Amino acid sequence: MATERLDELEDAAWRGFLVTHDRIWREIEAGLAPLGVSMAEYSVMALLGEAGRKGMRMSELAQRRLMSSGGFTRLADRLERRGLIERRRSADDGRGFEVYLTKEGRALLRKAWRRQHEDLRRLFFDRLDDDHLRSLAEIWARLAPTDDDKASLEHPS
Amino acid sequence: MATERLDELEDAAWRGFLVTHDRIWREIEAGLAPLGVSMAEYSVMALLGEAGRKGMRMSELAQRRLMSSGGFTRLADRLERRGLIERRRSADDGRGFEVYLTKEGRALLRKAWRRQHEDLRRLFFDRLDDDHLRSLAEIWARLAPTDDDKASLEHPS
DNA sequence: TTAATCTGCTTGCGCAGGCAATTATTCCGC
DNA sequence: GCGGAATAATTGCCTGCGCAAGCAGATTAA
Repeated sequence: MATERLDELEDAAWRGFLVTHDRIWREIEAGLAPLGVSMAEYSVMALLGEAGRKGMRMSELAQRRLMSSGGFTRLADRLERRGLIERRRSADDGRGFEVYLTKEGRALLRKAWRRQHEDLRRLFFDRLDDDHLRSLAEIWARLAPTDDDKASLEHPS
Repeated sequence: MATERLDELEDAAWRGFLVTHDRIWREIEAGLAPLGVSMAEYSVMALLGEAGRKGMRMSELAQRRLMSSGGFTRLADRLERRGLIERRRSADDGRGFEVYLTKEGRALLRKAWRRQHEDLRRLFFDRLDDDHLRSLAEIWARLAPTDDDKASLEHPS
């Protein structure tokens, strides 16, 4: 039956997941704060950094960030107002935009990257060895949504 | 040097952590939504459920939830307006309140608990065996903040 | 006892992001 | 080609929460 109490091990695994995520997330955001970017903003810039010259579509960025398109529009507004990104009307689809990092954006991304990774080392990687990392990778893979899950989202029974 | 790129394993472990948390969190919130409670609200009610007759202080609930006191006041307002909790002026400290679940609150908590745990089984426990859970528990323990971390928060160098 | 300080909670304000409605463009069937 | 459905992005409105200021009530120092 699915409603029995969690046993001790389950509880430790689940609660730890929640509180550890919460804490590390906050610390990394706090580290980024002096640069004036949130995690959400940083990770958009990081995606754009990977995309390079090709840029990325607004809609794709929003999807990758798991944000609503409306919310993403405003996030992009903020970054654009600060001169960190640039929107260019897409040549082959007049409804859409391609988004690029500006020079300033790339410079800030590098700084934020450094800062983020110092914190990540300190909070995460320095405390785990490769076996732990392998366990985590395996666990995330197991927890990844299956096609069934996706199907049931689209056609709820 | 702390700024080198993440290797593949590190990347999988860290990125997986972020996306898995995000996804499972959203799914559980979606499961709770029909009952009209957010995760934050649910977990406050769960704390109150554990506290039982003794109730809990506003300030302690806020701390446990890692929320600002202002934010927590409003969360409590919402729950109180819906008749799920009750605030009683503390007898031995006239500034404070003790908070209790009402009958309705306990009833809703049971429903939410069931729902939450079904989802948790499906999304988390059914996909992991005890070895995985043990690995997770150990990893969370290693990542837990040390006294050093706390000290450096209070006396930043 | 009284003044100064501290603590627990609330309130005003601001921001980020979700949802639903809207606008502009593209795609599809004919 | 043309009209209707789909899609990209934006906007208005609302909610949840953090921060900082305010207000009791409690505690400490004189």
